[in-house]
Amino acid sequence: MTFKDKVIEVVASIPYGKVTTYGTVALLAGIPRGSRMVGAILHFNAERFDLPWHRVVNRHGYISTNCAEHTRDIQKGLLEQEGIEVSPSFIVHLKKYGWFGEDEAIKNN
DNA sequence: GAGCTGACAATAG
DNA sequence: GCTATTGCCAGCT
Repeated sequence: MTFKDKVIEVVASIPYGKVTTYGTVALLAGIPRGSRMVGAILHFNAERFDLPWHRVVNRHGYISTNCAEHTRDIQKGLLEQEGIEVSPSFIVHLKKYGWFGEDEAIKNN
């Protein structure tokens, strides 16, 4: 079980209509400061494992994505389809939609 | 096989 | 409170 696999499980455990941060995913994956890799792992494994990468934003609730294949516009659209309100500035209200692993993600031991 | 890069976050000043 | 530096490790060259 590598950090990559944990990240995949955590991201896959994000409830519908909720969003989380890279720091939270990294923390649940066992690396409190491995937030950088979360994005990288998602970038390479999101489509491969069919992960809801769009539910992951930075700690400001802002869509950090700058990839040509995964633009903020795409993520914003996906979030809106989840029923999540996204500000015109691509900001998500973590106060309302923020998820910090209150459920299965803690089953990591 | 070794080094560099990378969807960020936390700590220190 | 804000700016600057360090840290994490998988994936790519």
